Amino acid sequence: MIRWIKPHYEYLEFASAAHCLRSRHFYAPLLPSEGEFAVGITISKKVGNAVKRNRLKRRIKAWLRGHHSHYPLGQKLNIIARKGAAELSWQELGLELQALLGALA
RNA sequence: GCGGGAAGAAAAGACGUCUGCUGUGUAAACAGAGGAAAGUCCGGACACCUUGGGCAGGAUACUUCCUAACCGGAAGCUGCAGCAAUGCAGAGCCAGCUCCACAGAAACAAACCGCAUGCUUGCCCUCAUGGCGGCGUGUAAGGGUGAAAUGGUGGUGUAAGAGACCACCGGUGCUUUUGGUGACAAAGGCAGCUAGGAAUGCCUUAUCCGGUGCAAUGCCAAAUAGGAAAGCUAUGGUGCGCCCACACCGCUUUCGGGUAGGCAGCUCGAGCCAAAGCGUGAGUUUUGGCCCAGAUGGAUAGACGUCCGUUCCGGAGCAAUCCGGAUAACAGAAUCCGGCUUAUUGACUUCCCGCGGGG
RNA sequence: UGGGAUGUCGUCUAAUGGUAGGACAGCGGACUCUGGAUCCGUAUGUGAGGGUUCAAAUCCUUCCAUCCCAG
Repeated sequence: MIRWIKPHYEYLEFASAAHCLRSRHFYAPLLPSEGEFAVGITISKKVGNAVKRNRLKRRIKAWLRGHHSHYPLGQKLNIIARKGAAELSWQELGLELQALLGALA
């Protein structure tokens, strides 16, 4: 199962992350974490207004729910959206996330 | 037909498969974003803080209503714009102060050039009642600046002039009658000729306003070091901006340490729907029915389909109809209400005005 | 969510309602063998709309953008 990262101090740990996954519209700092696959989502105001940010977050959550079994435990990452990510369609989003997380598999 | 103006409504629905979320409930099940949820521009409810008084400060501004209240709304009044429908604006510069750059004589107090006149022991000419100059007086017609110059036209009058006087017009103040709850309107009477602009300048008048905001506030649990340094300390500090009275005795800043949870507030409310009554209207009264998000790194969804219905576009057809496509924009509750403002798709509906044409 | 502040040349700043000024940077020229320094000249601005006023960067109002504070 995926554990969604919620508290603020846990997000601050990503500032010291050594590895970082990158793609065109996303980047994701990576930390080791025992026995779990934890994901946080960060979308700044530069990406779009509240409706666009909310929909992007729900789509990322839905995609991960369908694909998280492909990735091993022991990871903790924070998916950060960049400008233009809100304009992606569902298919484009899926392809890009697959490329982003391909290094984990 | 063209052009213009005003008002209104709506913000699609059902079903299926897979994967998921929140609340209520033992469970089955049921419910689950907007007209603007937005901007945070006003007004409240609610909660806490506050010893009393005064000052300061803030807001509003034609009238009458509506409303819990309002920088809100309704109906009117006046002025301005428009051929009209209609739209926009609204206390007071005769309480006082201030400002009006440049230009101009002068920006509200007067007189630079003028115009007229008196005196002259100055000068010229001297026949002089003349001319030039000087010192006064009267005047505001004329000048020419400026965004703005102190009623307009015509006459009487005068040394020259002037509302000094007269007629008409315009405007001001006071007042009478009538109509209206009122702003005001209509018709008179009297007075006196001037009153410039700016209160979204200070201000005046009237009315209203204590402060902080659900991260308010209360409770439970957990944790811990009431620690250290600096500054001010009774002529001090705290008690909301200031002052006085009064009360209390520490106060402020920085560093360091701990917590990173839960419950209540928290969704039944100036609530929504319908009918009837009252009112021109905003609204309001009565009766009946209904319960309609409550998250807390923040749910209310993601993907793929089907159906009918609506509307639009394109094509075919005499027509019924059929085929294909589209169904979007602005935008996401965070204590809750009432407004205002702003954003917005594709089509609508109703009414009004002007012009032109036809019957 | 609540509270608050600020918008002036490319940058940093001035300006009682009355011609938007200065510095640095830029461009052109002079000086130099060349560059720098220096001198001369030049272009460039009041966040947007509406209102008050003869006149608005300034006053009023509605938006827009940016920033700060509160767990």
